[in-house]
Amino acid sequence: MPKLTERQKLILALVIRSYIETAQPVGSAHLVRRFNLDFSSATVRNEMQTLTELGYLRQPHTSAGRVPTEEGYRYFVRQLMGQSELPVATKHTIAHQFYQAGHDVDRWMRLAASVLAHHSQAASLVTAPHTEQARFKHLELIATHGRQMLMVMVLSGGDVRQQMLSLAEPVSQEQLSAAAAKINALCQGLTPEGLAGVTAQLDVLEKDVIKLVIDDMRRSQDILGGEVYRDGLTHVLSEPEFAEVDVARKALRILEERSLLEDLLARTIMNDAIGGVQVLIGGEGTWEELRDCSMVLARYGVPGLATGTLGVLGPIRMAYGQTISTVRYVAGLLSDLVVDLHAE
Amino acid sequence: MPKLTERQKLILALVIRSYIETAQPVGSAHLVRRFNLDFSSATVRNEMQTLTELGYLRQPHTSAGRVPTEEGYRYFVRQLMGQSELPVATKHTIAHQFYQAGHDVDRWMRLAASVLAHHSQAASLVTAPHTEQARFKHLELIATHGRQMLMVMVLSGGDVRQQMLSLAEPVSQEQLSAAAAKINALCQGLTPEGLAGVTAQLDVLEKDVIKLVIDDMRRSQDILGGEVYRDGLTHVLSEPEFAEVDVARKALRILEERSLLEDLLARTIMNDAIGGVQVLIGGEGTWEELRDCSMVLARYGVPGLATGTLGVLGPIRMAYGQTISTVRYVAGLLSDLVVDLHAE
DNA sequence: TTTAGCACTCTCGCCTCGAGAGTGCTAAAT
DNA sequence: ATTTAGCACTCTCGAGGCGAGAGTGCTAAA
Repeated sequence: MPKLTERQKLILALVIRSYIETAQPVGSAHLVRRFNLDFSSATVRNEMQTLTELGYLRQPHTSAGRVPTEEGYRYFVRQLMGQSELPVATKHTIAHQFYQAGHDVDRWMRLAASVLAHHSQAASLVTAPHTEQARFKHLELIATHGRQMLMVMVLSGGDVRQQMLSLAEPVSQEQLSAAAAKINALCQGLTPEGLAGVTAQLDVLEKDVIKLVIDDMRRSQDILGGEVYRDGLTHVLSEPEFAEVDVARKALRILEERSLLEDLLARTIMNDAIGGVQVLIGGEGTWEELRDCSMVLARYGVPGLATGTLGVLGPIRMAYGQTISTVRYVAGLLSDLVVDLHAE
Repeated sequence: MPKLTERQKLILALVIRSYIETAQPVGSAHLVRRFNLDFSSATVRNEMQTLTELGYLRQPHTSAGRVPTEEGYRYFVRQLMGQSELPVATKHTIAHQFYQAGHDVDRWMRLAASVLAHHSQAASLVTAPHTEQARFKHLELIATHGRQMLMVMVLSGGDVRQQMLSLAEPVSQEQLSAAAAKINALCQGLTPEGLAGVTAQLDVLEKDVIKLVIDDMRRSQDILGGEVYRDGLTHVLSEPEFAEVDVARKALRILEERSLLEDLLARTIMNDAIGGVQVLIGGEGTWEELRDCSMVLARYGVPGLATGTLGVLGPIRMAYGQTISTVRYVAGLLSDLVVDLHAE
């Protein structure tokens, strides 16, 4: 990796900035005019030539301006961009919206998707926090009709799960309540593994229930078991790079197909630390699906307790600074939410 | 509304069938060849001319084939198409998938969206059943930490709602349980209005809780308060009529923006009977947003108990027969689910 | 090392033109 | 009175040609 001179860095950064704004290849003369550079277009041309040889720029055709390559964007994001922060006023506005939503996870998720989409002018996605180490907190059994009953279960973090089921024979509400009370007393704070250990002390009905509880807790630990929130899908269609419908379709498929998404998230962000923001530029060679787009991803939450993922999908020509800081900030807010929900 | 001769009906139907298949304007000669008609292309031309004058067909330009107008599609759907049914085998496959999902509403909704999208090759949307006359069933109060507590509430139909809240001062789990028990005993089966009447007999804590319960029940009655499930968004991008990105964007906006959707559903399907399928072709003059698309909508559920909406969004050139029967069948299945959930 | 000058290249929009498809009319046939 | 063959006419669509404009890369001077 050869070192760039300061002037080369400057020019690369300016080309990228200009291209992100206009989506047009940028020419040497245009650059000096636009940014009042104190060296001439000929100099810029020379520098551009070496930047092209280094693989950071390319020309769509012989006599057009230069366009950043993916490698160019990566260099920009890693070395040139610096850490930008959202303006304080913006942060306040966002935080205010969130805190108005109380402790309603669903509203937070929707809001997060909406804020991300709006501030990055791209498509966003947010996964609900999924409990990594679910702990049993409370169980309720409610008779509804004949042998039908409703099981409602509260896990650590306020995760509520419900299930309807038919029993072998009718059971009164009193019996159900007693069973629930016994289980509640016995199982406080246990993990699924722990729960499996207490079944010995229970009778048939209670054993059946516990089995369901364990199943359900296990299910709550699936990465994408919970809901996936999306927003701003129409934004990506506004970008000129998605004027080709097939390109747009490929991009939307990433967000729509759970299996793709799952694979993607599993292989990138899941083995990453909380707090970091990961930037995927143009598929990085491995992801055919997002050859023409970039993603900015982050995890939020508390490792070992509950975590989730959020991110943005847009064209490679993306305002990375703005997007990265938005993603980072929202991830922080969602982490706060997780902490609050698990406070104990 | 002038009466069409049988031959005119035949030709209109064939033009539409052909156009739905190929998306190409259909010419007179092409039509006789394709369907082995026993009259000549000149005759077809004459009939097409009168169909054009009647407003059922039009020509994109002087010397192209004919294309159905929206009026033409409407006539086709109302008069010519007949009631088509899904093949029994298909029905079985679909039903089987659903019954494997147990009583899990979330899974049913996802499945419904997926089935609709798949069988109509278009975008689908399904709203979760929303309780029309919510009745109180069960309440649970769980202390979590300090003055924080979690309220879990079960409504008729197995609708579970949860909320986290901070109390003015710490309250023990015993006190909370007692309060919940009292409310449960007192409020069984009441509507929000009924609940407002019993507050006199309660102390401060219980009154506060009841107030939240009423709020939450009211919220559960919002038309679009629940989740909206979508699928097959990429399908619409495959259709040639959405090759123009702006057209595609307008279509996707309908599905993405809650406010648009809410307005749309409120003004069309909500005052319609269960079991009927409503077909909106090309905006019908009122809906600018869906000038270029059609929707097939239906309500499902039990009026007075819980209902929801489901439907499909696709190009005007849509296989209405297939789509309508799919929508009707899935609506029936979802209605069965609602009945099951409310069985009592 | 930087810059002015200049020839060269390539795209893009615009035009033209011919092929092809499909129509509408007229006159003959049934 | 319908239906049909025949034919002139219209319009789109794609291919090819052409000129303007933008931007480059090189060379030679500063």
